[in-house]
Amino acid sequence: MNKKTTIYDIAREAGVSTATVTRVVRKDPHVKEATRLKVQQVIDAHAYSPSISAQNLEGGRSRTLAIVLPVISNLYFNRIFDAAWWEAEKNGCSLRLFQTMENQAISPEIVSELIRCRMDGVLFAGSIWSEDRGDLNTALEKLGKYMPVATICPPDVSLDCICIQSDLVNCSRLPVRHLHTLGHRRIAFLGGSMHSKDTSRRGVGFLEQLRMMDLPDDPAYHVDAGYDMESGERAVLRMLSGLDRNRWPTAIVTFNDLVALGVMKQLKKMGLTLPEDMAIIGCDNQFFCAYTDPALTSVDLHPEEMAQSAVRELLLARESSSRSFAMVREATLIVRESCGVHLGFRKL
Amino acid sequence: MNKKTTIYDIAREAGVSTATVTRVVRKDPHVKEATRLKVQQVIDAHAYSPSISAQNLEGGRSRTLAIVLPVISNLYFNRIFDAAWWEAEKNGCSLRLFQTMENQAISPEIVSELIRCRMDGVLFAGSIWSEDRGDLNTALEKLGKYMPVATICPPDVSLDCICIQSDLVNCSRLPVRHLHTLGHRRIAFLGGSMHSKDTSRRGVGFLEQLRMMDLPDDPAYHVDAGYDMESGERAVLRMLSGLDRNRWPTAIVTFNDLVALGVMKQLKKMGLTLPEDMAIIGCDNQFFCAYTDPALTSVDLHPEEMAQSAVRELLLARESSSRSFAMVREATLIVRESCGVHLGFRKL
DNA sequence: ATTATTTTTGTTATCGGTAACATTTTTCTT
DNA sequence: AAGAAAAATGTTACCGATAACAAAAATAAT
Repeated sequence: MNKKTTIYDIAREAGVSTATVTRVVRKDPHVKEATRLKVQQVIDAHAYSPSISAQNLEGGRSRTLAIVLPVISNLYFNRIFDAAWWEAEKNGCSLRLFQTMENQAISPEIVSELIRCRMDGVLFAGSIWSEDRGDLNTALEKLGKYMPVATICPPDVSLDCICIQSDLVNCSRLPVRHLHTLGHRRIAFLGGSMHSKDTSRRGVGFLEQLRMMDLPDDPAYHVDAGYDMESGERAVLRMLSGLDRNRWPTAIVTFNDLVALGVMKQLKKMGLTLPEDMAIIGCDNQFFCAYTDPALTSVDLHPEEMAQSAVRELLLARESSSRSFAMVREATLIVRESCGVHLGFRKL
Repeated sequence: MNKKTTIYDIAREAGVSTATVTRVVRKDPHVKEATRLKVQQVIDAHAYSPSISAQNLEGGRSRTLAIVLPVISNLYFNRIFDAAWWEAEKNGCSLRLFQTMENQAISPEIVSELIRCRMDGVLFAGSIWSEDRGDLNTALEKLGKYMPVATICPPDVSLDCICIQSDLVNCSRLPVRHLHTLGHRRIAFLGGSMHSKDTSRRGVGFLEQLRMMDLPDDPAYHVDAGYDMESGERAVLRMLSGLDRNRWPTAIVTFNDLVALGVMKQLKKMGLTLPEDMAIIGCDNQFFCAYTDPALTSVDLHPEEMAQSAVRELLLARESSSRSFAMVREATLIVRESCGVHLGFRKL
């Protein structure tokens, strides 16, 4: 295993001082062309490039951003991470991942690791199902003393930080309005913990929207479902089997596209035809939405754009100390086939 | 923005030398209990923890592994990354991502960055559609001089490194055998570049398997498809529209599950009923396979396990300099509904 | 009580770069 | 050609932690 060549090796071999080597590396114009050439030659010969640790130590920064999220294997967070990564890359920064698992708060270990590493900033991408907002705020507050902090979160976090959120009002309103236009009146919502106080803003917004449109908000239409396909299957089964057929909803809005996947599977298993017997709207507009049968209408929250903005703002915040920034990204309804519009469906 | 407390601050405030602080932090037993307590108190008061850069500089290592892959948003690589991340984490290491895009070779920039960072090891997860094996090998060879290297790749790379690969023989054999057992004789393969020399080992293995079983390997059954859903749609349309109905294959094996998704959509659009009119087998056993309609039979290559082993071996290789390790992970066929077995289908 | 041991603590060079400042060399004026 | 100004290069302290070694303090042995 080779030992890495250092600036001293280069300086010695080129017969100059380390300062000159640094100048050449940094493309400092105050170097005679002859020296520059000689030094560059030695540099090339050894494929020398300065040690990151040494640079970081001396400079006091790491040119690295941290992103803290529950799990990268979750498609939503995967998209956020990916977008953040490229944006960081574009600005000469690297991005280091920290996963919290379901445990949404940022553990003290992560906090101290972030400080230890002299991160240039943290992007916290929490999820809508977060609970321990107290712990989270404490952690973010502490981090804020050392580096710029940005959050892509539901709108609970009232911290002095770069705060980016989805437009959950529209995220709830769009599907309900769409279904209402199509003549649906009995609309169910599956996912999240509907009746828990501080979770599932999306569900709450959904309920408000129902009331605003004078639609029935029968509690039987709001089932606590999880966030994945299996939960979707179970939830829809639980909901429908507790209801007389004539009281069944005619449309189901799900917490996300995965739940929708489960719901669709279960409905087909029960012998229903989609979208004839039930309209479905998911959320997140995942890549597979166009390939379900029927193709799934979904709400796009544009996580990529949010991540991009977050990273951009974090990098700006490094320079200027004024770092308050807030943004709400509008949601978009992507209409496909799962409500039957393409067939001209309209409930009476 | 707080300045980070250093070991000097702690030493001064506790009235000891920095060496003692280090001892306390490192839980060195050669410290009087009274001093230990006093120092610990100051440490806690300031939430002090040693700077990573300084530690890395002094120690000459980074406790960081690098993973180089095409794109993290690709589900296959996402799974590899995720598994590698947790395995690294479990061993007190962090994992830094490098994305190469379609450009499969490791750019010189990435190579030098890896050396600059004194990575403890690199895991290269290439894809089956890699081309520039020459460049790649050069890069890996160079890296090998500085750190342990592991690859999760098709079996081209003949380098002195930790070499982990999928069992592409079985990956091709399993679906063909399965279909053969079900009575299929005209089996098509969609995906990869079938007739290119150095790509798509999977397709090549597939062809060999067909011949071994005395099944027709009509060139019309092997269409160059891409690696995503759109390509799948187009490819199957191209293949079938060029063929008399009675020469249509009765089963299609695809390069991966995404292609399968596209194929299924296109077939339905053409009015076929699945799995009655066409059997389909995908590859990768992605999460959505159980939720397509019909549920997609697929081959699992167990990327997670490969990633885990790779990381484990990389970490071992840090210590012992003997670092040759090879492993081939068997593939597994996950039977679902897309070949109709659950309905007792059997071609005659 | 004195010396020998052991335990605890401090001193200092080092890791690899950077940049302020000092010094030397070159070029330009007059 | 002498002195001033500009350009090129070198010296050195510092970033924050670590560990080998030295030194001091505490304990044990005689």
